[in-house]
Amino acid sequence: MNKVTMKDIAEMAGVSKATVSMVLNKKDASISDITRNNILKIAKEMFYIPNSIARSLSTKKSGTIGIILPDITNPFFSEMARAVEDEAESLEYNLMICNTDNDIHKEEKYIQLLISKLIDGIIFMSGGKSNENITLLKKNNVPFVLVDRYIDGYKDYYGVFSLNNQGVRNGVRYLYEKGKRKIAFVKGSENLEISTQRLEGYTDEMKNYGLYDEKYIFEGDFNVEGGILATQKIISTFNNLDAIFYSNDMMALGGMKVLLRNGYKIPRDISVVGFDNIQMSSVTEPELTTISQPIYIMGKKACSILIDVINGEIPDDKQIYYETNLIIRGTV
Amino acid sequence: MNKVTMKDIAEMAGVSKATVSMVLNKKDASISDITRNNILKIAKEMFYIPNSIARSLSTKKSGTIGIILPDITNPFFSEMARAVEDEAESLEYNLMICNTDNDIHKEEKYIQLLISKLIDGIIFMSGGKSNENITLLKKNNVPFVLVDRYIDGYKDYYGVFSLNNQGVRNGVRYLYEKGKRKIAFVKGSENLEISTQRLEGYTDEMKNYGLYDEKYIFEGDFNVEGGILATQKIISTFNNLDAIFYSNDMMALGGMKVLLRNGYKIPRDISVVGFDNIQMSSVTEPELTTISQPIYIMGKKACSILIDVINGEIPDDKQIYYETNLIIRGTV
DNA sequence: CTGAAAGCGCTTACAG
DNA sequence: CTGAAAGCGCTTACAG
Repeated sequence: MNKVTMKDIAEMAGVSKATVSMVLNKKDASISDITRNNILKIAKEMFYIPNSIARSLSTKKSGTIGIILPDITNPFFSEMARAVEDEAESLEYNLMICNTDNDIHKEEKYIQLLISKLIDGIIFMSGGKSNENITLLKKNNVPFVLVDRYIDGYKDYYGVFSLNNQGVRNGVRYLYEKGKRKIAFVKGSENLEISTQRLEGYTDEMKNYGLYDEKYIFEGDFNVEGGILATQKIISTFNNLDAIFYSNDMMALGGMKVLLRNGYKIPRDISVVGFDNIQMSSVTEPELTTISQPIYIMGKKACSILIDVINGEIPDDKQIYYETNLIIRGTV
Repeated sequence: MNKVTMKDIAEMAGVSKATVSMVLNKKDASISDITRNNILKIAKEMFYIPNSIARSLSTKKSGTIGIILPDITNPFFSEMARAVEDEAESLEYNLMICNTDNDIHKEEKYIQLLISKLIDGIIFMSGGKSNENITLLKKNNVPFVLVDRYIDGYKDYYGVFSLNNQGVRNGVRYLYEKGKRKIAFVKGSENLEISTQRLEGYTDEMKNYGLYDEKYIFEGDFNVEGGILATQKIISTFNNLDAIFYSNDMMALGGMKVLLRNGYKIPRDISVVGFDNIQMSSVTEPELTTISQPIYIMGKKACSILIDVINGEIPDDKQIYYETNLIIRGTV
C-alpha cells in the first residue's frame, strides 16, 4: 500500500489540501472546529506521517542541524554530540553526525552534503585549518557555531569555548602547591588553537614559578595512543619527574597505563593531570585528577545559540567562554 | 545571492533543465560531448551544489540511512555507529543517529521522524520490546537490519549478531582451566535477549563443571555504574571468590574500579572477565581479559546488508552470527 | 542528440 | 471559513 498523503486526507474529508495543511500545521485559527476535528480524526485513522522532504522543499528548511566532529568514537566528542542532540531534540530539530577524522577534505565533502540537504545550521568542531570550509558555509548562508576549537580568523563568529589557558594554569598551580616542581607537559600535536592555548597556559605558569624548561615539553596526538607514545619517551628521558600534565584525558589515560605498567605508583611516584573531564576519567583507578570543561553544558548552549540564529533571533552573546574547573581526584 | 539551481545552469548553457540533469547525474550516454563539457564547466564555475531534497522528493529516496541506538556515549554503540558510518560513506549514503535511551517512545518518535524524512533504511539496535516499532517500519516498507540485539518474533529478519552463549561459555571454560572455581556472574538487567543468552552461557557451562550455584548470579545495568553497584554487592556477600564474569566491558570496568579500590589485586586476588572488547578494555591497567565481538566488522556488515536490501539485491545471508573470541589479557 | 511537460507532496499568498 | 493555483528544484518517460 502506498504512503498516505495530504491529498488522500483531503479527498476523504471532502476539503482541499490547503485546508489539511493548515490544520496539520496548527495554522488553523480560521478553520472551523468541525472540519478541523474531522481532518485530525482522519489523519490519525490513516496513520498519516507527513512527508517532511516535501515540506522542506517548499519551506527551504529541513528541521535538521549537522554536527561536524573528528571522531564520534572519542568520548569527548560523543559526549558533546549527545548534549547537542538532547538540546536539538527538545527544540524539535534533529541531528546529522559527520566524522571527519581531522581530514579537511572529508570535512568539505560533508559540508557539501549538508548544504545539499538544506541543513538549517551546523555545529562545527574543526579538524584544523578549516577556513575554506567556513567560507563555503558563509557563501551558502548556513549558520554555524564553533565549539571547543577556535578557527583562525573566525574568533568573532558564534562560538562556545573553554578558557584553556586559565585551566592549565590552575592545574599547574595546584601541582606547584602540592610541592611538585619537575612537571612535564604533553602538548597536542595537531595544528589546533586549543593545543597552543593549553601549552601557553603551562608555559606561562611554569615561568611564573621560575620552573620553566623547554625540555619538559613533549607532544602527542589527542588520544590514548598519543599519551602512550609520549609517556614512553618521557620515562626513557627522565626518571625523577614529579608530575605529567597531559593536554587531554584520553592522553592521560594512555599515559597512566604506561606508567603503571612500568612500575610507577600513581600518585606516590608520580602525579598525573588531564584535561576535559570525560566520563572515563572517573572510571580508572586511581581516578584521574583533571581540568573539567563543562562538555554537556557547552554542547547544549552551542545548540541553542545555533537554533536562535536559525530563527533569526540574536543570542545574548556571540562567543561564550566557559570557566574550567580543577577536579581533584586520585592522581596527584 | 541565491543558491544556484539547474535552471540557472540551463539558461547559462542555453539548454533545458532536463539536459543539465542528465549530465550531472551521469545519465548522459546520449548527450554530445560538447554540451556535456559545457554544462560541467558552467556547473563548476557557479559552484553548483545539487539540492538533494528536491531530488529525494522526485526519486522518493533520500540517500540517507538511520541508526537507532540507546546512547552514542556508550563506547560499544559509538564504535558500532562509526563502523556503520564508514561503510555508508563508502557507498555514498549518509547517516542519521538517533539516541533512544532504551525508551520505547523515543524510539517510536525517531522512527516516525526517519520515515518522514524518507529514510532509505534503518540499522536498529533495540532498547527492548520494540515489536510495535518494527511493525511501523514494515507498514511503511522501510528496510531494516537488527544489530547485536535480537527482537522477539523477528529472529528471521535481517540481522547481524554475535554468538553470545558460546562466547560466555568459552570465557567460563578459560577460567575453569585456569583453576577458578568460584565464579560470579553479573547479568544484564535490561529486558534483552542478549542478557538472557549470556546468562545461559554461564549457567550451561557452570553446570557442565558441576559448579553452578544460583547465589553466584548478580545483576546490573550494562554500564559502568551497573558494574560498580553489582560489585559492591558481590564483595559484601563473598570474600573468597576466584573470578567475576561481567556481561559487558563497561560493567567490568566499573567492577575493576571497585575491586581495586577495596584493596583487591587483579588478577592475584580475583580474576575479571568482560564481554565486547571495546577499545577502552585495553586502556585500563591491567588490561581487561574479555570476549570480543567483532564490533567494527558487524557494523560494516549490517550496513552493507541494509544497502543491498535497499537496492533490491538479495544478500547472501539473512542473519549472520559472528563468532566471539577470547581475548586473553591481564585480568585473569 | 535534446526539450516540453508532468509529477514528487508539500506550503503559501491571494481571492472570495 | 475554505479553495485554486503557483511554486519549491529536481527527475523521468515520451516525443521528435
